Amino acid sequence: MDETRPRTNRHAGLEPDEVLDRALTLVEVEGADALTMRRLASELGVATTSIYWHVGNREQLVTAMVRRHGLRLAEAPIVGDTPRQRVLAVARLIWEGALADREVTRLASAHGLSSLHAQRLELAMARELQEAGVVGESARDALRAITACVGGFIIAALLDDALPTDHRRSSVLAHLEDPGLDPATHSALATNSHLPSLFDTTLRTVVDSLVPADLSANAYL
Amino acid sequence: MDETRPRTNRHAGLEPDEVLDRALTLVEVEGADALTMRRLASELGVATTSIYWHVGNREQLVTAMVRRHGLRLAEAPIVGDTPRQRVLAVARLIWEGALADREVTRLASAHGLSSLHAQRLELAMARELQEAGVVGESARDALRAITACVGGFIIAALLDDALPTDHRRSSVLAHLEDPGLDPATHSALATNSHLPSLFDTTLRTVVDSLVPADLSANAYL
DNA sequence: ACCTGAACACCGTTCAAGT
DNA sequence: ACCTGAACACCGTTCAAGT
Repeated sequence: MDETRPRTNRHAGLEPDEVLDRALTLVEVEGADALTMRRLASELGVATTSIYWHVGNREQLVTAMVRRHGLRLAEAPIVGDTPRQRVLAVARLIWEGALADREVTRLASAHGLSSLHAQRLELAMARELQEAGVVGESARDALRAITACVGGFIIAALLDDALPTDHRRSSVLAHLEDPGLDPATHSALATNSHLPSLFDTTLRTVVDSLVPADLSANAYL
Repeated sequence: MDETRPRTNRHAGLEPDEVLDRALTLVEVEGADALTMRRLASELGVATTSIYWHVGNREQLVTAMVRRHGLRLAEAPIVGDTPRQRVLAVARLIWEGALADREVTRLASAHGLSSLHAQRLELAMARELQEAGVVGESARDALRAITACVGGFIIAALLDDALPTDHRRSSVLAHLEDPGLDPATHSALATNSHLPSLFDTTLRTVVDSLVPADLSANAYL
């Protein structure tokens, strides 16, 4: 009986969390561009201007959405036997989490909030780096380098599925006239790399170059 | 006498290239957000709708701008003694070119045109990879991995100067409560990495893992 | 062929006004 | 304290009309 309260004048029951959740599902379902103050308001059955009272303007809304989504991402468990493996595992969590809800990631990226989006997972990575003996400025730089590469692969993946199949990113290059380019290379450029495995090998290389191999594993035996 | 033609009715002398150049300098000087059909038109001393006749709608305008700017970037010479060094040199050219005109890069990124922006330099990298003996799918994957990392560093650099000094990206992490985080790491997170040198070491690692060391240099002696 | 102004359908945001 | 409608200042885009 009370599952549908009138949602009219005088306390429509608009809690900020409800606004954020509806906004997030709206973005995930209909894309980042669908997020409009008017559209979100109609989704909530409320006047457009009510949103301003509860969550502020559009920038504040998006910031709160990204922070909230980032908290969910950090709930995943970090698996791995050595600190080095767990650093790589956190990198994979950022990558997989970003691609699982691409539209939210796209929204965060468009507003320069990618670092806020991955904030908690980056903190987790900092802890794993510490476990591996990487602290201070080395930890800061390692974190920065790893997350930069992860972010680059994420936007590469987002670009791939944004374009229609006939002129994907790869073929942008393939359509160029080639002065002496190997035909095998030229035809390969018309196809897409398998990004997940490319991500894995590349980030393992980067992580391995920044994080020392696990010594304590033997030290305790 | 004829240096300032009336620029009125009946052929105002609007050539597409002029439109693109004005649009590019507008973006570089006043930022990507300043690029508006109305604003650009007033900059050209022309009605807003004239732009549509010459360069099409906004998306076509931006695409042409990015392509044009990308051509300029590819004019820089590629220096280096070995193919491996030249691959890294091209990566540096993409990085430096993107940061030299950050607002254009931001515009390209916002419209998913980063790959178009770096198109010619990526083709140059493909040639250097071929010189190093990397062809076919290996070349495609190497190109993809390298440009992904380069792109990640670029957006990281763009984020850094977008934020005011008091809450830069780094301190986003530093402001978190730290459950057992090393104090040296915590305070280091409040400072910024030196991105150019971090870019250099990281990309050298990635390139070295994908491009075999130069053998022909000795082979010819 | 080229350029214009008016008009349309959107935005985000403010604010006085209601209860 | 919470919610509303009207209004403002912007957008991109279309199109009939001019020369």
